[in-house]
Amino acid sequence: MSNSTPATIEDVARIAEVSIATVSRAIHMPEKVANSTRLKVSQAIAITGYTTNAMARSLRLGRSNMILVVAPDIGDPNFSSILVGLENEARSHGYGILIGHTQNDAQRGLEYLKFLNSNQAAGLILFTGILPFGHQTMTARLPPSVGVFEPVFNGGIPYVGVDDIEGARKAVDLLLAEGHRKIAFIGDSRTRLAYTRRRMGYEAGMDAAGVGADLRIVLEGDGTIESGRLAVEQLFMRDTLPTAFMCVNDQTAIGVMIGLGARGYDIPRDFSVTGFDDVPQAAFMSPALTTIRQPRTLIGKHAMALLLELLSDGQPAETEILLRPDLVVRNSVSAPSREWATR
Amino acid sequence: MSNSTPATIEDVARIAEVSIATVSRAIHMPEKVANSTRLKVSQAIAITGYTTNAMARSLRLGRSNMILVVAPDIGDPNFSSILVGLENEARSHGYGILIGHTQNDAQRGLEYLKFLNSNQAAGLILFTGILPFGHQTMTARLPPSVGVFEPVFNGGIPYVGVDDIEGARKAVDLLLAEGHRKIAFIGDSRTRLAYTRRRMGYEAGMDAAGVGADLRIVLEGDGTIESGRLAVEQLFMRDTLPTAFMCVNDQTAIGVMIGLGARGYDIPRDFSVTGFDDVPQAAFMSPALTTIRQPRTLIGKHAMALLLELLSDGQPAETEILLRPDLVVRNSVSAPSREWATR
DNA sequence: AGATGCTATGTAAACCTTTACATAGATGAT
DNA sequence: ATCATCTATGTAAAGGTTTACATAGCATCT
Repeated sequence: MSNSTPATIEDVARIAEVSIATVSRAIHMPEKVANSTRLKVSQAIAITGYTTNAMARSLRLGRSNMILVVAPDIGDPNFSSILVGLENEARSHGYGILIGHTQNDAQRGLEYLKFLNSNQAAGLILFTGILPFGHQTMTARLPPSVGVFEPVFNGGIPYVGVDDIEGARKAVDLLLAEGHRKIAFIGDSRTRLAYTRRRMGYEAGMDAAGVGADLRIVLEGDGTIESGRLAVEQLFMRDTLPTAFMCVNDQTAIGVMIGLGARGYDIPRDFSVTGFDDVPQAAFMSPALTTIRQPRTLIGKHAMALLLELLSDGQPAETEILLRPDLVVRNSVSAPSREWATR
Repeated sequence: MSNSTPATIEDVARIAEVSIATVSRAIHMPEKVANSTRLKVSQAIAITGYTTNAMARSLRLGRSNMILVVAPDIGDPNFSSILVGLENEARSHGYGILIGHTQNDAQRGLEYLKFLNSNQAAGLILFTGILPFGHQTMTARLPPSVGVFEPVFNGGIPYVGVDDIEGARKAVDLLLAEGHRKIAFIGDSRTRLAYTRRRMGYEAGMDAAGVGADLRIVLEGDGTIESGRLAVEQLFMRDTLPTAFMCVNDQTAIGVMIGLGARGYDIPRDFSVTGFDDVPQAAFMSPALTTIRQPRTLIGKHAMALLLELLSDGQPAETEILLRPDLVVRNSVSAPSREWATR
């Protein structure tokens, strides 16, 4: 029963007194085998504790039941809940997920490419906005792939994310509704396309409210806590200060709050701050950060579902799935204080 | 070159004008093949872009180059940095990592067992303190395994973690040095063995300082933010309050800080609080949480290294590796205020 | 009764490797 | 010159599956 070596399809066939072909059919195409036979087979499977050897199956079929997930950084606070969604969906369809991170290192990217070439993964989920395979990308034979968060720059790959423009719009609109006009956008146009879209949302909101270019301040950061802190420093060197900071992501917002705190200002009394992403930390800042939530687990689920569909149909039903971002109001936003407002 | 179907060892053999056996040998036992032949083979490999088909290799060898990592919850803030360590170490030895989470669901545990039975993983990393395979655990054929954070309850499996007793000791000692005597320990003796050890560190520290049992308060929680909050409520129902809260982990500490904050108290003026783990959030609390750091990436690295050793040697060099936990002093601890101290 | 078609099952090849065993050639010892 | 060794390579089997093709039994139709 629980022998030292696992049961093979031959063991099952012997006990059920049929051929191995019939066993295989009983498992994968039950309608093709007689009821009585099917019964004998399932009994034999129960007796032996047989499980299909995945390696043999993959070898024969020419593809595995593993999905490779590549992210630039597994430690990213956005990563783990996405993973939950991906994993659940994959598992329930008989797939496993395999994770890798590139740390923006081309060498590692290449290793994953080799990995794919050796047939170890049937599909690919990409977190980065780019295919991380360097100059070999063009000639690479890639399995069906889908991107998460943003379109993949150099490959015609469907993706699942959030409507960044709409999300950013919700943040500006809140700020505008509170009475802010001079709103600084602390952005990052280099690392991720999604960030550029968020800026578009900011501009659109300002346009719609009739706020002129003279009241807009846009600073480029790189999406890190440190860059948020730095942005504050830069702003204090200029002669005009905003009454609110709209940040491209929560990390930046946290940096801004730290920078403002270090100068002795109170949020939201002196300045309002918004983020984007709703990382777990956001709720525990003091004050708790008002931000835009990305439904991460759901994104993961949809991304995997789309990939699985691709795997069976070959054709993507849709080329992008945009989920709705939600405004989550906490305590980092209030009306501008008189002092600043009259400046 | 970048054909539709990947090159096999036969393609390489044909181009190099040798047999497939020689190609295989040139790759895996280069010293067994003549220099001239080796050269021809590597040229042929370069031309074809050949990569060994991992499925075929695993099938022939009877084991894969994948390591299964099972955690109760991927979303755990402790998880991702461990993953980084695991992944880096595995990758550099030609292994990939496969992740799964059980969510404490026995059904899912069984799925992973089937997974292992189908030979898809050469080794197993366990985050839970238990083997998550229900009643089948006893009879299960398990591959070489190692635990992370704490010993695996029902299997003689080596593990890598932090010295929890020593870590907890550092926390109490800090509190004692600041002058606290009445220190409450908010613990959790149910979910993880590591937590029980932390309590042992607390008791040992109190013993060493000669603080009697009448000044010790121990409350049982379950390691969540909510349970920390609840502990505070309970304590306020009693007639005596501690001057400091030593919490079994950061989540609990965060809960305690929230509870105390809600009642209008200031930390660390009115109460001191310590955590354990140093989750990313801890640094951004207000006040920033004084806690005990687990070197997570390092733990991951060591755990994987140990597993890889097991995989090649068969015998574990050591049965447990305990890393040193570090005290990280931030702003949630100070001397007890006069008011409470004289109580 | 013979032809036809359908259903359920079996036989054997293929997927790509690794490696035990065989072989051939070269070297060295007697 | 014969034999033993050694080195470099080739041949073929094995690993566990899936599936095209073959076959056998049976029912249906003319």
